This record gives sequence, structure tokens and C-alpha cells, in this order.
Amino acid sequence: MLEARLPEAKLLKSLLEAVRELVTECNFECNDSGIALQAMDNSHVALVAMLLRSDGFDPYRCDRNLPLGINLANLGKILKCARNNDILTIKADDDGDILSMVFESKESDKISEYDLKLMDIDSEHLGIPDTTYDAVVTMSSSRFQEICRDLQTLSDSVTIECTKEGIKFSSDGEIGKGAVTLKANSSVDSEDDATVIELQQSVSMTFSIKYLVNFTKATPLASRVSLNLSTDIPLLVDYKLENVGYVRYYLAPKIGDEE
Amino acid sequence: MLEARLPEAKLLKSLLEAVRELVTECNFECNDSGIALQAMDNSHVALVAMLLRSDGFDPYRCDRNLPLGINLANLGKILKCARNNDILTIKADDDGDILSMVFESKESDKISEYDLKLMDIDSEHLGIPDTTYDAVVTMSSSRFQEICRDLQTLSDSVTIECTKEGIKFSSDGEIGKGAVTLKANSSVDSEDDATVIELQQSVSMTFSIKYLVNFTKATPLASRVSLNLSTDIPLLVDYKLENVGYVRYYLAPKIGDEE
DNA sequence: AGGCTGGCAT
DNA sequence: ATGCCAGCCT
Repeated sequence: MLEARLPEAKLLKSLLEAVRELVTECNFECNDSGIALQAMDNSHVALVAMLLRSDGFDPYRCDRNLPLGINLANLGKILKCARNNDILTIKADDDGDILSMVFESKESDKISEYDLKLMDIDSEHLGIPDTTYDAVVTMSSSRFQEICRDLQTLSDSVTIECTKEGIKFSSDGEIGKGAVTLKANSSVDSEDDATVIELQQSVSMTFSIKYLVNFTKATPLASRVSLNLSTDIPLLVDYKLENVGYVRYYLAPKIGDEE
Repeated sequence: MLEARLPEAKLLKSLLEAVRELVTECNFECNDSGIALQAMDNSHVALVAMLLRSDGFDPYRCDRNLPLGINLANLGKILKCARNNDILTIKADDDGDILSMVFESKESDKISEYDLKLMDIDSEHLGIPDTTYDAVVTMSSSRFQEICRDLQTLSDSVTIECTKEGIKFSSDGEIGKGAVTLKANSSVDSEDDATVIELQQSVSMTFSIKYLVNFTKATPLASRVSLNLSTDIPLLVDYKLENVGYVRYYLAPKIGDEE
């Protein structure tokens, strides 16, 4: 049995937005420590892993492992009916086929109750190796979003080069080419705008830009993002939810010299 | 002869928006006491009745009964040319076939004059019996709009149940079900947000939700709406225009146990 | 007050 | 399916 209360529906609404375009249906794995999700994207190129720790809820209770098979589009329709600052409570029985959700308005005596039908989904639990990356860049998430959107107009690939001095995103396409460089600068005026680089070794890798743009749907969830790079290993784009979990995206590099 | 001046064109613009999708053409019945309209919607399922009293104008003059046959889409096109806070003056001759409209900008010396061709339309004056309803619920109009939109995602029907304790809107569909409950509460912080229930008898009725969503086009006209319910009688959704009239929608319940 | 997102209409 | 307008959120 799961029963969990979230003081602001916004968190779950945003989490859903951050994954729904990548994944159409998957299991939310609920247990004592929180709610987790892992899935390959529909075209099996990227991987999303999300965790929402029990601390994010108040209260949170889940006695045993409970996988909830959810169609994300349908969950999205229902969450659209919650206002951002509603109090959200979710419940599921151990052997039920329903996720029930209650939204309570703080201002008024309005209570909304929705039941979402659950589905049986084969859990493909994906072992993600714990890697030490050659380069870890922590930067402003909205900056990262801007850069991806900007370069997208030029090409469908970006090359990310990281050295001790900074990180450079570059694209080359029909209409011309573009590059955006951020210097490593731990101490900038606006705290959120610092670009911090921890480097074992310089790297240069190329990725499909449309996936990166897609990952930036998580931008509203965290002011900072970290890009974790190692040659020939999938890029990890990591959004930490202040104390309550994360959304992580993995994307294999483009290999060879495809145009 | 009709001659009437409205200090803010916005009122007429909004009224038109509130009916134009339901009705394509109908008579505006003008007389000494104001301007009224009654019509079945195009599919003859719902009925709209609108009244704009002479007090809403300044000045207002209409000597005798004058039915103005109007194509609402065309009137809409012309009203789009009026800014919300223009002064609007309408005129029609007793035996003319034209409605002339003048929009005067308050800020500038701009005067716009439009003539709309009138048409002959058979007046189907619909006797609407004056009913005493089992339940009359007065609530925030924008709240009502939200609820209809939210539930629309789940089904094309809503069931409205009203008891002394509150009013409950519920829908059941493919992806799950939903219910929104408002407790009766005469004294909430925000005046407009109170839900007031006058009950003779509890009722539970089911309606086509798309009509309700359509009715909520009147939301900008009034902060409050009243839902008037009696078993087996059409629902009356009533938006009162502060002292100057109303927009009322009638909708027959769905009968039997259609899915 | 401005930007962004969602809804409605064409 | 696209463009425009309104409401909500930051």
C-alpha cells in the first residue's frame, strides 16, 4: 500500500513534463525509500532515471515494493487538473489496479479526486553502471537550455568539448556554424550562473541535439544541471532536486564522423 | 426606431462571444425595456436566453417592438473592430434593413462606423416555464469553468450531484475517473469564491460536458454563476450581469443509463 | 509587470 | 494543423 502527500502538486507536474515526451508508459517503482522510474526512451536511444525520495513527501508510507504501471499521457491529463499549489495525495493498494489522486486547493473548499487505471508493464530494470567521468561540468540549467535551443537551429548534432578552461558547444550545418563557450568560473556574481568544471581528462564528444533539447524539459525542476562526460560512454545530464531526488538522462554519443 | 449607447463596447463584445458558437443567427428583440435574445442552439439540444436591459445603456430609446435579424458571425466580425473601451452606439430604423454601429475611442478622435445588414428570421419565441428548482447553487464562475474543462479530459458526460453539504461533479472514462467536490461555504476569504446552496431536495443528474464547457464562455461577464437543478428538468446555468441583464443557458439532462 | 503555457477559433 | 488571445505563474 502506498500513501503519499506532496505539499505542492507542482513538483509532480513538472517531473511528469520532464519525462512524458521520452517515455509513453512505464512502471513507477514505489518502496520504502521513495518512488523511482527508469526507462529507455521510445526509440531506445536515451535513458531516463528519476527518483523522488520519501523525504519529498509528508507524510510518506509504502510498506513493500509496489510497481505502478502508468501510461504517462493519461497521468498527464489528470495532473493537468491539479493547480500548481494544490496539495496532492496519491494512494494505491498492493493489489489494486488503480492509482488514486486527490488535489486539495489551499484557498477554497475544493477537493478533486481522480482515479487512474494502472497497467501491467514488464519491468526492464536497467543496470546503470556507476561511472567516474572524465569531466563533470556543473552549470546553470537555463543557460544549458538556451544553448541547446540556439544551436538546434543550425544542425541536429552538437559537439561538446571540455577542457580545464571551459566548455564549448558547437554545431555546424547548412546555413553556417555556431559555437558557445562558457569559461570555467567558480565565483560569478549570480551564484546560479557559475560554471564549475572538475576534469580528469579533456573530452570532445558529439550528440544528437534534439535529445538534449528534450532533456531540458527538466529545467524548471532545478537551477543547476551537471553534464558528465567520458569518451565513448553515454553522457549523463543530471538535474538534482534539492534534497528530494533527481532526474537523470543518459545519451550515447554519436560515433564515427557522421555528418 | 432604436438608438442606444453603451459606454463600453466590451459588454456587447463579451455577450456575443458567449452565444456565437451556439447560435448562428437569430432575432435581437428590441423594445422599450431593452434587448433580448432567445434561441435554441444549432443542434437543438441547448437553449440560450440573453437580456440586456435598457439601464445598461445611456441613453436608450426604442419606441416599439423591433426584431433585428442578425447573423452572429457577421456581427462578431464587426464587433472585433471595436476596442473594449470604445463607446458604442447602435441604431436601427423601424423599417430599415440595417443595424448601424458607431465606435468612438475615448482617448483619440477616432470614430468608426459600421453598418450590418439585417435579415428576416422567423421568431420562434420559446416559452420557458418559470420553474422552482430543487437545488440552486451559486458559485465562482471561473471555478465552474475550471471544473468543466478538467473533467472534459476524462469523458463527455458529467454527473452533478447536489446535497446540502456541497456539490459534486464527476466523470468516468477510459483512462480513469474524476470527481470535484465543492463544500457549501457561504463565508470564504475571497467573496467570489463562496459556494452557496439553496436546497429543496437533493439531485443527481448527468449532462453532456461539451455544452457546459461552451456555456462557460460567459465567464468573463460575471464572477458568479448559478446552477439551477431539478430532476428531469433542464439545467439552468445563469450568469447575471450586475443590474443590466443576464445570460442563461438551458440544457436537458442525459436520460437513461447511457455509458 | 512580463513571459510562458494552454485553450479556442479559423 | 497553425495562429491568436487569455489566464496563470514567476
